[in-house]
Amino acid sequence: MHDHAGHEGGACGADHAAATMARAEKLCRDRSLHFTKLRHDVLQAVAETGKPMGAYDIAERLSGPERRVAAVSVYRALDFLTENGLVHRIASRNAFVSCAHEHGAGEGLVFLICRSCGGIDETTSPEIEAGLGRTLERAGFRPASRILEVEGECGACHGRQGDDAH
Amino acid sequence: MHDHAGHEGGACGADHAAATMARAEKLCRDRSLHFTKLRHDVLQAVAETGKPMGAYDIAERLSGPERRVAAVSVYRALDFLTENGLVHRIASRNAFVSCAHEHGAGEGLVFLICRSCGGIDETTSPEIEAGLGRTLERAGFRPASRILEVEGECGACHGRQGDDAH
DNA sequence: TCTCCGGTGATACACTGTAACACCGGCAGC
DNA sequence: GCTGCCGGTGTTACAGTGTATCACCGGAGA
Repeated sequence: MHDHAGHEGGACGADHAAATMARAEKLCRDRSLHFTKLRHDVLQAVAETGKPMGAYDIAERLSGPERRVAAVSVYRALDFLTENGLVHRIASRNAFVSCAHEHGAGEGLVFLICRSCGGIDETTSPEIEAGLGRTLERAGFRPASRILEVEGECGACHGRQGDDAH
Repeated sequence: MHDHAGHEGGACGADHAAATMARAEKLCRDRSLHFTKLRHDVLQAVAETGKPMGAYDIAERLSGPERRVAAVSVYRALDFLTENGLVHRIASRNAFVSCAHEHGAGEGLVFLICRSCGGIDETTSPEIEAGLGRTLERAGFRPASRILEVEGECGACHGRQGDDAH
């Protein structure tokens, strides 16, 4: 269902970043979109980090002695990237994560946010989709978009430290 | 499944507010919590409005020539109210809505946010719960909390104005 | 009475996000 | 080539969101 690297915190980050950048370049070429330097850099920063980043985190990371990137520019780049499905916004964190795979427009995405490592995994579930569809129909509600974010502990983290966490 | 007043925008607001306040008073009595004037007023403001309110909206509404309520006080009251399930936070809006009914702790809540009237309905669905449970288990993820918010058009709105909305 | 403690008031500050305007560079069309 | 348009970026300003910190107050209990 989801074929990317899972919780990114670790060494898989480079692969994920490479895959993300490759997909972005292809996607922009196919749609004749401008994959400018700023948009490239913003996406790369998020992809390399692998964890949710705030716009100001990104701005700070891209800024240096010779270049200053203002948060407002980052927001514009993020708008572009989210519109094209290259990054996702995590509403519960006011943060953004990169995305290496394709999904059909509103096709039900589930974000799994790990409290321990701060990593985010992303998955889909036809079961949830179906259940949600029926629930909305019962309520007479016509959906346009949705967010589903789960916070907890990822498999790697509770496998690693077991029950001594508390 | 959900027995309260549905999308609140209209005349049902008063009922909803009354029910909410009654539940809050009982709950605080039962748990020996301090249902102070500020907490009462904040809850009442949210319940009467029936739409999602930002903390600053609430502060403004409670403030007048003789009383000034700072946003920071509102946040503290909101913390108290959310911890006790009297209001819910809508992550996608950075806003809060009141809640007139009981739910078991993390028992799957779904928020239906109407783009037209701005009202919020709240429902639950065992189907979604079950599907989500299986999905999380497959992913090896141990959930602690979750949010599920759907934005779209409520039954009343698309019933009323049909297709001439665009 | 004194102390402790939770709730509140108040100030300050950091973070998040948008509006408005100027500039710049590429790309028609002439 | 020149001109005008237009999208992307830089910059400033500002509104909204949320937290940290300290002071004060009033009730409960020693």
